[in-house]
Amino acid sequence: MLSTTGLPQGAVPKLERPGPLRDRVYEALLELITTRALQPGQHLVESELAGHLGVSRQPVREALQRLSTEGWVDLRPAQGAFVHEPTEEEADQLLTVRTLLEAEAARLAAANAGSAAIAALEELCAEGERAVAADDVDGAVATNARLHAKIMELAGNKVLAELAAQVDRRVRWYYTPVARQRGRQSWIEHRELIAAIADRDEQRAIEAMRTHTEQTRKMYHERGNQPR
Amino acid sequence: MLSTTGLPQGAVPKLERPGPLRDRVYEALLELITTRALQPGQHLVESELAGHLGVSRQPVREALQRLSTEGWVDLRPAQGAFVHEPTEEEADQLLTVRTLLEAEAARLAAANAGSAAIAALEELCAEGERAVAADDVDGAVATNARLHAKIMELAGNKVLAELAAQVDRRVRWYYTPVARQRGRQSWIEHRELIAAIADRDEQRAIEAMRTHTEQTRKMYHERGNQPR
DNA sequence: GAATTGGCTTTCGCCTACAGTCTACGGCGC
DNA sequence: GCGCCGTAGACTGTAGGCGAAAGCCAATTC
Repeated sequence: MLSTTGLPQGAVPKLERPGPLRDRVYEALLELITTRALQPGQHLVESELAGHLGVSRQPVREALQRLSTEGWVDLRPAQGAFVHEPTEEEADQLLTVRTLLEAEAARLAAANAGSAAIAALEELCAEGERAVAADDVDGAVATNARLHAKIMELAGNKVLAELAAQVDRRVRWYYTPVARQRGRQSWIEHRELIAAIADRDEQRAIEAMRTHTEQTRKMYHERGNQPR
Repeated sequence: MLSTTGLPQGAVPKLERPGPLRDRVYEALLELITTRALQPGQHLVESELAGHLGVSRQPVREALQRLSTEGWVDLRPAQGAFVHEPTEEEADQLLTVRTLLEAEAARLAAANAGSAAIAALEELCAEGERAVAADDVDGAVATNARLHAKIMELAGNKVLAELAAQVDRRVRWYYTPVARQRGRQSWIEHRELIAAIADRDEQRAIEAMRTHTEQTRKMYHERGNQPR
């Protein structure tokens, strides 16, 4: 259906609206936490954050609530919000869950993927390999995220995707030091994973994704890196 | 370390404090939603709820936020909160995820369980069977929840437990009509599951839990019950 | 007669203000 | 000198209020 105005459908910039303030506060705080600007264990005072961001306490409170349910901060009653302190045990458990979710996604992707989708995956993989070759660490990490997201999209399970997205971000937070060093090997494993999906081999896809994430866990423990 | 007061550690009633109001509002709303007192798609007006519960709008807002992140209500910007409307597709995906999480829990439980824990499981199972025999549907459902919770506890993965708890509650909401009719068969499957855990047979535990949850899915589709 | 536009009502989003509670520090007694 | 109590400060929890956006209905115009 065409609009009667004759305006092209997609070209209108949709009048970018600032969106709810609480969401922007949420994103800002999440950024501050993931970048370690707010350190684990730190006490987050509502009025401070509010003043610093130039808003009232209310949006800050709502953002903190949401961060709390997603495990980024701990909300002690009548005492306030504290940036969550990851323990070694928790990091391990989180990685276990991630392995589980991603493996299932890989299986579903292998079951559903069309040829166009596989081509897209291979393109992403090539892009990542190029980034690694050029020593573009940030680019490689970003492409990695996009690849995993694409696989999750192919799985076609929104509930799974939502859970995995949450888990993934926290895993990235815990393991950033490791992830940055793991570039090259990681993309070799990606190749195998994509090959399995292309062959519609569900079991092999599961195995590939498992070894891929398990590899990360091993790396983490070998380096003896304290997550705190 | 003993307390210097000489009081036994757990016996002190901890001076029951009402706890944050938002949490109680959250629980109240969750109760209203799960019991269908608030129907799917219904528009939840903050001031109405606040008046009805005898509190201000703020705690209601915070409770709605939390309900939103957990998928119980949809929060449309500048328009308010609406009770989430489950679609058939979503119910199916949710059940897939639940199967995944519970199966992993069963595997971990089989790997970790001590003899005392197994005895506890069998006691719960017996309790459930008694409830079924007495046609105590509510008791059977409650015991069912406790059994699954116990297995999750034995798995010893808190992250997994948290995710599973969320998914579980929503599954129960979608499938309550089915669950109430599935009592007897369900507890037969539980027996097999516990036997597998008792034998420390991880693979068999996974399979038992899978067929258990998959059975629920089949039941659901056979009855052609629209989740809406 | 149908589409549009203007105003009106409802409800949300955010801010400000007050009361309750926890923590920390200083004075007092032992 | 050491430990306890009291008080003050700070922060959170809750309430109420104002501005603004979205939706609805009716009047108007083509």
